[in-house]
Amino acid sequence: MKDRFRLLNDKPQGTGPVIYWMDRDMRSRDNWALLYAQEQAFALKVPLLVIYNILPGFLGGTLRQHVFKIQGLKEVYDDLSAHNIPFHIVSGTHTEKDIVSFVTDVSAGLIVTDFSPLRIQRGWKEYVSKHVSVRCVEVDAHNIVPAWVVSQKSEIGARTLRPKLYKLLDEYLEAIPSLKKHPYNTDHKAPDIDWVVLEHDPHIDKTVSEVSLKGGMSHAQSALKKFITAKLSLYGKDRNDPLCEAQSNLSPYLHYGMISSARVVSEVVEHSGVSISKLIDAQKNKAKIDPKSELTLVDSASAFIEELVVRRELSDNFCLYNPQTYDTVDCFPAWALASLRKEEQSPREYIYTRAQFEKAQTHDDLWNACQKEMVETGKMHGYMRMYWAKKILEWTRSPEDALSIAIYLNDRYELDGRDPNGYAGIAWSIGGVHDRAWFGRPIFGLVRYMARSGCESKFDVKAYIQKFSPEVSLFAKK
DNA sequence: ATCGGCTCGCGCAA
DNA sequence: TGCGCGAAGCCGAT
Repeated sequence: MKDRFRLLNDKPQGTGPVIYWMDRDMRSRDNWALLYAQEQAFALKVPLLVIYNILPGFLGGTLRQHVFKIQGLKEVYDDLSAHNIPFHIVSGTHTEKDIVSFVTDVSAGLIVTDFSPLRIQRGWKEYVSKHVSVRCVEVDAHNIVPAWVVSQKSEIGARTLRPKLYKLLDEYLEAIPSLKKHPYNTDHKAPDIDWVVLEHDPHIDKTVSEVSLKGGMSHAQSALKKFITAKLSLYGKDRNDPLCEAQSNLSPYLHYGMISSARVVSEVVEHSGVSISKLIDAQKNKAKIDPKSELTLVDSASAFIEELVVRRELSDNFCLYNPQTYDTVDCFPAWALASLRKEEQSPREYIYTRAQFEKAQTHDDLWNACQKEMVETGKMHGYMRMYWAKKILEWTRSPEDALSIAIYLNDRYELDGRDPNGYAGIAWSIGGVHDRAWFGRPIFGLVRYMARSGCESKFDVKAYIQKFSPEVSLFAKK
């Protein structure tokens, strides 16, 4: 097993049970943190317990994210029970303290957790590793190559991360073992959980309604199957057309770790019929391919791997090495921020408040359609996310206002909100992060501009607007 | 429909 | 030191 862990403290290992503190990766299959914890428990011949703390309203999350998460946790609970691994789900407002009291109560000998580059989670982990008396280990169960292994600095863009990642990818894409039925019993049985009560937690913000997409490992797996059999071959050609069903729709599942990106990669590789290194080469040689030539399945698979792996892992790199600034304008490259500052006095044709954006009340029916897609479905098409965020910059007084409005809306309405991908994507759109400088223009400075006319030439804007324009109630009934 | 210019800075070759 | 080129573009000329 390739090393994917690092120590969070230098305390000794105890003799009690091994605890996997599940946080970012809510799955029992293909989870390297859980597998590492079980491997350690086998070596020590001790029980293995899993704990998850539900923090209601985490970073602006609402009912839709909560319900999606509970659906996923239920499946994990059942699967872990079948493997004789008790899953303790607690609900509390001080995650770090709740975890410390749990591990103290069960006299844990070793704590294993999964990795997240986000500030709040890193703070919890620092607190826990300080306040317990035993060893704490962090495993990157989310990225294929652990974020701290692939690079030790904030990368300038995909082009600098890509070669580092590709050098290690093959090695880290080893076959993932199955979870075993755990042979060591514990007195700390999993408590019975009333899922209905949990779902109806009174602390959850119910002003944003549930969506139809269902959470959990099996729904994630069906979304993957559907993508591979019905959409993958179109991905190369149609992925930027919000009317074509060419996207994977996996990002909510990937965000919650309900599916492992390594699993997605291996199934895509298998279906494409060529090796991962061939897919990487196809991407590297993309420029040499005649753009007029028919895009093959291999080209599609290659483009998908680029987005699934390179850009996702770049987002983790971005948050990991800009922990204090990834959601502020201070993470913008100097050339971009300086040019945005110069443009702060240029007149804005439209200025909207956060509430106007939230209610999809701009003059631009294309922008309003993007907003409605997100509010109604919990998911905005990837291409439209760029247009959406860039227009918020265009129609607010300052980059600060734009950034905070975009992050607020993203975290509140997207099922995959509060993810490094969201912060990186918004910083790319508004602040030129991971992008190059472009021809200067009012408001945007050197940050890449996007125009509605560009959308008009790429897809059927009218049809997209139509799809989300019927006057459906945007907000849950009180 | 297609092309070139716009703009900055990193990584690498020389 | 110089050169190539980049996370998804725009615009005007042809």
